[in-house]
Amino acid sequence: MATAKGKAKSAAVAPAPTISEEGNRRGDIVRAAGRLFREKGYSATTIRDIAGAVGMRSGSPFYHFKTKHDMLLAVVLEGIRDIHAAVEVEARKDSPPRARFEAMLRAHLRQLLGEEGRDFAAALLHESRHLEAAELAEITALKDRYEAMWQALLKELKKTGEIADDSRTARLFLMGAMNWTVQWYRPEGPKGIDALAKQLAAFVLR
Amino acid sequence: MATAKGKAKSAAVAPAPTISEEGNRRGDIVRAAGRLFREKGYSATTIRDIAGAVGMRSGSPFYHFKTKHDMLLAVVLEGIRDIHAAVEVEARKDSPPRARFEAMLRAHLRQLLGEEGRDFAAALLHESRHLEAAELAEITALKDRYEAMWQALLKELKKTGEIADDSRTARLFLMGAMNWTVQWYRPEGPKGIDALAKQLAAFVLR
DNA sequence: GACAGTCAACCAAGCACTTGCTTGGTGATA
DNA sequence: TATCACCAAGCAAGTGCTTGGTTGACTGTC
Repeated sequence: MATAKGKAKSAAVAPAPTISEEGNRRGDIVRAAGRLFREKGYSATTIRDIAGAVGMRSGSPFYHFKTKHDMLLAVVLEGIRDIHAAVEVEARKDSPPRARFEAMLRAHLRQLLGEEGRDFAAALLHESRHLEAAELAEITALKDRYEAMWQALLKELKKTGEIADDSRTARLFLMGAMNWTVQWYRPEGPKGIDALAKQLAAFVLR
Repeated sequence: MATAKGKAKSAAVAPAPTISEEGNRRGDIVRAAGRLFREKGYSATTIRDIAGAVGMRSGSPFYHFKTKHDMLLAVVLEGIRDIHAAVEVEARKDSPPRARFEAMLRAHLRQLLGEEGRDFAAALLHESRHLEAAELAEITALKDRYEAMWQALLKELKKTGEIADDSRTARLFLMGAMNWTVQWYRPEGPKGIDALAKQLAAFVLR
């Protein structure tokens, strides 16, 4: 028989492997799924699309994943983990708040817009609603931990007087300005990601 | 025979009726489709869902629309037209720039988050990609006209010194902060829409 | 005011196709 | 010889959409 491998099940409780840790073909599937989910959306992407993108037949991905749904979960988890890791590196440095803020913006935007992470990030932002309640709760928890980092920094920026409002709502405005770039940013355009981060920092701070 | 009525075709060139102008059942379908598209997404919504929501059998909506695709177009067009109309009213007044800015924010957010327009707005923001190139070009043109109103106001605000950056990118940051509210705003929460508009104005202006 | 005719707005049934997923089997590798 | 990673084939359910027919409200005519 050939159902999904044992190690792949119960992703909601197990630590669940990051892409770099897991077998190559499984990682290929997650990457292809991520790209297709971003381009066409989860529901409009078929198993045959994903299988074709990695040179498999339509039944074969189910050796690695129990359901299409599990693929989405893997993609979304990869998305939140990558962003968190990238931004946390900058948040831990003890440079002055404003410099740290800019560095965090850079890291976040690179994940959103750069070739490496944008597929996972887009799925995280736009396709999470197709997850079920339990899974959604899991990634919501991760998201909360992530956004707490930003909240902490806003508090610091308020102390130094570089921002007027450090409320939850203000943080969500900031997240919106950042995450919305996915809708309009074009890498072939004139402005680079780092310049964008700088401009956003200037837009928000005073 | 019973294919889509003559008056319903070639929506890309004709003025296409607003919801309030058209027959009640057609309007019912557009409203139901809008709600379902927001809740489940375009691809995950079936004709049977839409038909069921208005008390029809699965084949009957095709008396009013040639394709499911055309329903999406109707929903998205309704979305951009409503927002444009609501905000334009405020933009035309000749109150001082800051007051006009706040009023426009209010109008935009009411469309996004209020019961009346949120279904259409959500479809506009999230499901437009499922349109074909020609239709997308049409709504992009409308969107450009809409955003030009904001750009003009930013220019005014720059002159009075109430904003530092009136570039296209700055406008897109603002749009992001606004449009992202769809992802997190809960009407049952403590904060009202008008208070939100006020806070956003304070966040962006100095 | 009775009555045939018209037409908008549906329904019942189903067709061709696509969907996620399953099953038994197979070649390569250890 | 056992396991991994896949394929070939297909199944049941669901998909958008079509077709011919029905119903009830309205119309003009005598």
